[in-house]
Amino acid sequence: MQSFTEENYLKTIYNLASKQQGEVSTNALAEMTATKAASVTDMLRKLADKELIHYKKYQGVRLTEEGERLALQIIRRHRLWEVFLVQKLGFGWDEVHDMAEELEHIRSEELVVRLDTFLGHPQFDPHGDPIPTPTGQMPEMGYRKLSDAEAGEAVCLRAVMEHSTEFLQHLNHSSLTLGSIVTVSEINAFDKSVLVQIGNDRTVFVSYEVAKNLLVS
Amino acid sequence: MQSFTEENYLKTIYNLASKQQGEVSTNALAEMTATKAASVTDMLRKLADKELIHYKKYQGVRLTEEGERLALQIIRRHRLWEVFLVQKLGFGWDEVHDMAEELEHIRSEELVVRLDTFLGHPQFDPHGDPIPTPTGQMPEMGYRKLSDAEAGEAVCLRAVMEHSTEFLQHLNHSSLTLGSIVTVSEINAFDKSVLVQIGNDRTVFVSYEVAKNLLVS
DNA sequence: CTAAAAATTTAGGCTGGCCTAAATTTTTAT
DNA sequence: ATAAAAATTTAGGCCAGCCTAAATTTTTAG
Ligand SMILES: [Mn+2]
Ligand SMILES: [Mn+2]
Ligand SMILES: [Mn+2]
Ligand SMILES: [Mn+2]
Repeated sequence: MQSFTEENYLKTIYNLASKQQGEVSTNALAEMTATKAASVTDMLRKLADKELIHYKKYQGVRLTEEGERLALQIIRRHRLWEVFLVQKLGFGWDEVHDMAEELEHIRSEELVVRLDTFLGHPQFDPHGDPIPTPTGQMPEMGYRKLSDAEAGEAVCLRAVMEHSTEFLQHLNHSSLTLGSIVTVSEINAFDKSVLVQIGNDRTVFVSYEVAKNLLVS
Repeated sequence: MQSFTEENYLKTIYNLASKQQGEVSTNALAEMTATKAASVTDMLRKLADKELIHYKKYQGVRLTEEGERLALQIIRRHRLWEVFLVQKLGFGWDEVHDMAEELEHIRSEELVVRLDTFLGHPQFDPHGDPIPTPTGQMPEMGYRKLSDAEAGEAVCLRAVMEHSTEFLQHLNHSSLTLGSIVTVSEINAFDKSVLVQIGNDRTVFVSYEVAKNLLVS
């Protein structure tokens, strides 16, 4: 049985590892968990003792199979709860992260099974992230960044890579909604910002910073 | 902001206080929280420092207004989550206590408001316990125990005073369902057990131990 | 190849929540 | 009224998870 803290570390290691290759560093973990490197080292020793990570001093860290299984389980719960909060309780996608951060730790297998059924076995969370399967597979989506699209292309907005309230509210404001199809009408050669056409009349300005954090297919 | 542990103590103090009069004792708290008296004393000092309880050494403990407000807030959350688990996820009333014990600590006012709306502003939890109002009033029900009913009376089963899985499953087994109307057909003079008629044909034996824990009106 | 910089770990310490054993206060029984 | 019993508190200590400061290892730059 893991504590909240251990579960959060596993999830964070998973997320950092999936954004790079090779080992995850102590400092990166310290930044993500808003703690100090010394505290991370303490925790890494504990997780290594429990064989949830591979850890050699000074060499960074990698999840074991069991560690990855657990991490995916937490991520599954997190995303299912986010779907619940948005679809059933009517929260905005910019409001649900912190609640899901707590709900993901509720200890009951059966609860997750029933929640999943209640929600109709959703494939994606409100941010477009795929929900890991009950058996612990993370679906690979193969999306591209909007910033990599070319002028003239029509793409579908699929997911966000940044989950901050500010970013999500900015998207709300710009009518950039997941699932909608947009056409790249112009790419500014100087600042790489993008003009996209939504529907027939509406044209929206998307800065490079924003376009880099929007996944499309 | 209170920790899980502090919230659990407040709730426990409230529950014990409502089953008696006067101050709640250290030993009673130790038993309910499955800790030792010395640990309770530690926590009482902390809660007293936060002015959530009135506490004089050796004299037992009583909630302050603020402490009671908080306790009722936790109880409200607990009972709303139990309704969710039973009505929406289809859990049995004997399965939900431990999950609600964790869910009650999720920190979000808005979550409780929306959950309440989603559930249709329920008045009672699956065990027949009234749900405190958003403003912190605990509805007074004025039920009697089935063991206090007299032969010939027809009463409605309203709530249980005991929440153990064993007790609730025993009621399931005996077809003693909240909301149903039963007629007391016979009270055994020797062991105070009760025979009740459910509907037209079915007669059920109810031991005194069970009848004492069934509330009726 | 070496010295400085950066990253990481170790040492030692703190708080919350728990424990046992011992001391103290209150209650109960004679 | 007093002594024994029961209840409670105090003393001292443990573990999880965090911290700062100091030591160590690895990386980078000249
Ligand atoms: Mn979390
Ligand atoms: Mn999400
Ligand atoms: Mn609880
Ligand atoms: Mn209940």
